[in-house]
Amino acid sequence: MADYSILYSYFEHINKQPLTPEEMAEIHRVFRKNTYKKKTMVMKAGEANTLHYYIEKGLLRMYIIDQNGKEFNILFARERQWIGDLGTPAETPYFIETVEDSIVYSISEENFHTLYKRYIALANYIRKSYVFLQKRFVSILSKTAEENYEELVNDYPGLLQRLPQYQISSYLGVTPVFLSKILAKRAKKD
Amino acid sequence: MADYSILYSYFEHINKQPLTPEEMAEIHRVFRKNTYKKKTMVMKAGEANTLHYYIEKGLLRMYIIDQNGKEFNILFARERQWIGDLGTPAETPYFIETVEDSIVYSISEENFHTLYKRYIALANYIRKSYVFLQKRFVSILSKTAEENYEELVNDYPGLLQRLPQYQISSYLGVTPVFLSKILAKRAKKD
DNA sequence: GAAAAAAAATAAACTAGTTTAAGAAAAATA
DNA sequence: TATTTTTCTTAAACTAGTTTATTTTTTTTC
Repeated sequence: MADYSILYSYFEHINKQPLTPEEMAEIHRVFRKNTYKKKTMVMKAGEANTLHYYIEKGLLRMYIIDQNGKEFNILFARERQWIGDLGTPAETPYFIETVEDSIVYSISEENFHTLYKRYIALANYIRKSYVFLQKRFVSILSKTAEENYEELVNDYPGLLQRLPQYQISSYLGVTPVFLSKILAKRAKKD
Repeated sequence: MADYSILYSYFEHINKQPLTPEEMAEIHRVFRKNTYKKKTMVMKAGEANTLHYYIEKGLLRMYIIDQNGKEFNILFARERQWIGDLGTPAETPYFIETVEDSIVYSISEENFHTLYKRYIALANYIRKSYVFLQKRFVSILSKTAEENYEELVNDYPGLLQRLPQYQISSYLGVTPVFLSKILAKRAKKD
């Protein structure tokens, strides 16, 4: 039987106390554990009733494809983070794909909603996500791509090393060519 | 005594049933009603423990001033909408100012948190805000200013009429000069 | 470990959006 | 209603970032 201990420990963490056997059983029942190879599509634009994903291991990205076929990374999520379209159950415009081989737990919106009535701290994940997105939004709106790249390097040096450059440029909202230019300029300085 | 009926009707709406007298009393106790003249600053960057605001009448904007002193509008909120920094109680980087004469109810984070344990639907305001911001983020990231302006016109024609043009340009993340150019181009087409 | 495929770098011509400045129009105030 | 202040427009020179194309480097696969 699959090992759910990472998931239990997350709930114990947000719950701030050990789980009862019944709570464990419920969690085991409402989440499904899956393993995906690198570059596997986990969620697809156009789907409704999409799932929420909690990551045990690996790295995933959520992205959108615009009217010109260009991809924009909305979010990266790694170990012990959530990823999913909070707009569910409405039809999602986003894709989610693994960047590395990954192990994730998935849960339906219905069950997720039930859980966050019980674990109010879970509602905090949404709030934290909002604050994070708002900060990023302001950065994209008000700063140059070069400044945004510096911010990434400072805040998430470990994450950058796990991503190909063109995925980073897509997260910054610039072309790979332009990011390459920024890096060349940076390299000269040192 | 101040009239809180608009606020009560909001809670009845999210609660999906009439409020008890006790609930009304609690709401009356935790919210404070205020009237502000146009262009009054309601929240200031640098403050901690900022409040959440529910608007009965008028129009407010939340904005940030970047390192070059330039303003960027993050959010407009009007009748029957919330505005505030969800990052509270941390020190806020944002300002909130009235765009029109306004009547607002304010509530502390502590009381707000208590309420959203009771009215789970209130947590939904945060979630909806997230979905809204994500959509806007994608637009700013992937579309031209002209396309973003068209989107605004389609989605919020009434709101635009209540805002000076330079406030709209700041919301779109472009200079007033550039928005004026877009409008001139648009006017020619018709 | 050679071959193929994917990712990154470089260059040149281009475009969306900025900056500065000056004048025109609209709104607020005396 | 005249005056002052605020907002909007227009224009010209500029810059951040794009596009397309070619080459080099790195990674994957057989």
